Amino acid sequence: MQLDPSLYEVPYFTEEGFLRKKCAVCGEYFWTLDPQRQTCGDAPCDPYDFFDTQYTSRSLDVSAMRSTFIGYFSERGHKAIQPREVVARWRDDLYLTIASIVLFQPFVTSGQVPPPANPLVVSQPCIRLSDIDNVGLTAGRHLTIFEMGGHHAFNYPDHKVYWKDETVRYAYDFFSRELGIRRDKVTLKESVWVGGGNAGPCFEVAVGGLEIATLVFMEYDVREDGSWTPLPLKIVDTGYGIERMSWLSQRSPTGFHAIYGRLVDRFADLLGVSLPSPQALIETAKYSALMKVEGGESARQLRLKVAEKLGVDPLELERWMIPVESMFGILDHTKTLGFMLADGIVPSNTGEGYLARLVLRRALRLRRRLNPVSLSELVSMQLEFWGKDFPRLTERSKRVLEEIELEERKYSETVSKAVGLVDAALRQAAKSGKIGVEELIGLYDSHGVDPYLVAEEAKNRDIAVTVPDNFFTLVAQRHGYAKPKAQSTVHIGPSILGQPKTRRLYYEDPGLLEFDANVLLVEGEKLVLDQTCFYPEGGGQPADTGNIIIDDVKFKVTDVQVFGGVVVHYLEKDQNLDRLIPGSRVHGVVDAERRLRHTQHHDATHILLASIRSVLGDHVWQAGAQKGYHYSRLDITHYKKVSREELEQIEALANSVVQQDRRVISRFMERNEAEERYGFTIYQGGVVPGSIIRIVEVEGFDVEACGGTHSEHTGSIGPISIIKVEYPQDGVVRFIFSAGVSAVELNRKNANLLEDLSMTLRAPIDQLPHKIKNILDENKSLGVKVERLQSSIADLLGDRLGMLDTPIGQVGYIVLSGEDDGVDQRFIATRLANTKKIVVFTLRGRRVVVSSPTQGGYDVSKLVGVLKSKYKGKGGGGKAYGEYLFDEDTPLRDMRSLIFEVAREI
RNA sequence: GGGCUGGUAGCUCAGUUGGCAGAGCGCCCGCCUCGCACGCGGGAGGCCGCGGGUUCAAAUCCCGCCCAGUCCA
Repeated sequence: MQLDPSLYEVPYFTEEGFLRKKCAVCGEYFWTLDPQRQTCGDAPCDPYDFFDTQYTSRSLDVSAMRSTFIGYFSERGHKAIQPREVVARWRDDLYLTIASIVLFQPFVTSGQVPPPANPLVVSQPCIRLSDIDNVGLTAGRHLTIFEMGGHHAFNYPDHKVYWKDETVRYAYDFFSRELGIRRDKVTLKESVWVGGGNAGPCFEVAVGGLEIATLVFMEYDVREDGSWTPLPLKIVDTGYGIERMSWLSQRSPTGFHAIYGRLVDRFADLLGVSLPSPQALIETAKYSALMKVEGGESARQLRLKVAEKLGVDPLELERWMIPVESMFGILDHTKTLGFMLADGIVPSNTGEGYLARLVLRRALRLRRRLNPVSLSELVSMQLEFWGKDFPRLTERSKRVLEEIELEERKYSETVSKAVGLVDAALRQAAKSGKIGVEELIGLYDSHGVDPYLVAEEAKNRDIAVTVPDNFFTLVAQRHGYAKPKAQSTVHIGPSILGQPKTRRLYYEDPGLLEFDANVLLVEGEKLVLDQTCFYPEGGGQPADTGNIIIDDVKFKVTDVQVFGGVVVHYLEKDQNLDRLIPGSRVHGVVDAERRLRHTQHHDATHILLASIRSVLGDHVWQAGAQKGYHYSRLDITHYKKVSREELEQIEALANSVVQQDRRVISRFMERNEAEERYGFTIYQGGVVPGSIIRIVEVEGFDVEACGGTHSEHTGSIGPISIIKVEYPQDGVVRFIFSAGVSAVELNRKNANLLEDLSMTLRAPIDQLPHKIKNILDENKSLGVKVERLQSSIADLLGDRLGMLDTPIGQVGYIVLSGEDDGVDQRFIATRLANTKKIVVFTLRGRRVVVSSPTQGGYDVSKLVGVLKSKYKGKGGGGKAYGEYLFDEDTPLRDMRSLIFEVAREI
């Protein structure tokens, strides 16, 4: 995409005599002070030459580079703000913090909320997993975790801060003054940035072949039809690569050396990896910059070139490099994991937890051919190393390492299971000599078995397995494209959205349940008032119900929803709604019982969550909640099962908070102020829109952003009773609980149930478990006794067995008593057939059972077949056993003639 | 949230087109042996995940649920 060139022109370029050139390799335009320069400066157009040339005046590790960057901009009017967690909790469209601008989306960038400072500077740890397969191959250019140094300015129509010219000046000044890089060595390549519904021109800044920063100017809104319209709020969004700048300054053989310092040698030592010469690493780095390296074929080509340059055997080089690349990957992944888990991601099979598991399992796969050092030991070193700059890493390290150990154990269980599956597949394949692609896909998709692992194992047994290059595409194809869900989009017309925002009385006086209001609009069964006490569904709390009364006529309110601040009451349809016209005065009455229960459950949810966090740890986050009438549920993130002791502690703590009758304060606050004062833990319930948010505080215990209805004192919540815990998915614990009136009801119900049980079983409640165990034991021994008795009966009946000579030999027959006397007809027949070694018929009522001895018996299905052809009825059978049920109107015949007839037919 | 596997003896797993629930390891008893291990003989141990349905008959087929694993949003 080509933008208008004028979008890239700034006075600074003219003042300093910059030249706009077209790159001789990629054809992109770029700006430079060097008249000799023909290429844009970025790899692959320019090779890395910073190993040979000292561009910077000093060598800075990541920590020093970060503070240099922050220091430079804060000295120049930027307020330094604290970086956030790597989990983007304030976003519902993103799992991870992938850039510094993410901190300000969507409410600051959309103009709804002012930024915490303007301009500002931050160094934000970011995680991107899109290039994960390249990590380790490219000497540190690709990383899953990096710090983005960003200085941001937000230009409102009535308040300009600074724009392109100043941004470019800052860049050159920073590079030359702080880092000592000559201005003519820095190139700015023109490019276009698009993301998150916004777009704008940008400069990619390169030195020595390495791209070290991007200067983005967000000034367009991308419409759904693809067109760009200017934004009123223009944002300077810069991203300086702290690690890359550090690498450039240190001139180390790889970025990993620059980032991880002494950890490189310690990891190499522990993992049993011997590092090749710096020269080999540097050549690899240089070539990897010039080609697209994505593993497999391209990695081999890379080695071929490097081997040629160094004059060594390519295979030899490969033997050296593969472990080194794996180790680099592990260095990167263990840091990423440390941050992810410390910031509260719980490894799981869904959501962001799955991303953590992905990284962890890739690290374990990379470790496969190295020393089996426990991952937690490596992560522990990372936490210690980075804990100097990010204290939360060391504070949370105990829990993080426990999670890592747990995950590692889980993975090894999966792997050992997989080994069995692979074994079975290979045994199966031993006949055909190969394993099909379908088989491989099945193993991976259903059991997580790496296809390359299968291939390796198969090789040992001389079975051909070829993993197709597009394997993962095939897997994706198998899943098909998720059909967009037929979401029942409620159609709300402009007539409703055009109404003034409804005054919400339930916020002003939580105890108020009756009110008077004016009708603004009636549309079908939808009613809009100027003010209301009715709580519309939201925040996991169901809508209120009740009545709207005009004169003496009552209208039932069945549902309440809110659209853009306009509360819509849904009235029961089959009512004469003509009485309601705009302008009429109505009286509203909210169902008090329903509201009370929802309120108690909502209060209890907050208290329970804080109690859980207090008992289980601050990695616990709400993962969803639904309040109800009789009970509610609260999902939280946690990495293992909740023990009974923990459960008791949680419940006791929650109830003690109720006992203490603490104040519950609900109030509206500025978003920035609330975040500043309480931190991001207030967003337990998810994203809350707007610059003013409602804060619900259980005094001294819990603070959350919440729009629900709440009591004013915890004492009015009543008992909080955890009914049970479920595990809806890996890494998530669901608490089903009941509070207040509902809890009392529930306790009564349970007590009644136990009482009934106790009466039925005639045992005191505290002896019920013992009693039931006795019953089960007795039941079992009775079963054994019955079986013995049946055998005895069968043996006794054997004496009464009538015998026939038939073409198939001897056939026994016996007529059992007409009613079912508990003696199993089937058992008798089978037992007799096997003890007497003959075919045996039994008849009871309409049912005939025929059985032949297990060994050398006659195929009784033929006999049943004959019955079928002669008499109306249903039945069938196999070789040893058959059954036939006559129709009800079939006259009962004499047993002897029946069997004669059938047997003779054979 | 969706797809795919699986759930059978304490453990690892078989179980055919629906027709009497099995093997190996482990456990108990006995034999052999000075004793141990091995070997041999015998035995105990099962709501075939739960609940419906179809069928003369369900571990097996159908539906729903629960649990575990896994891949993908």
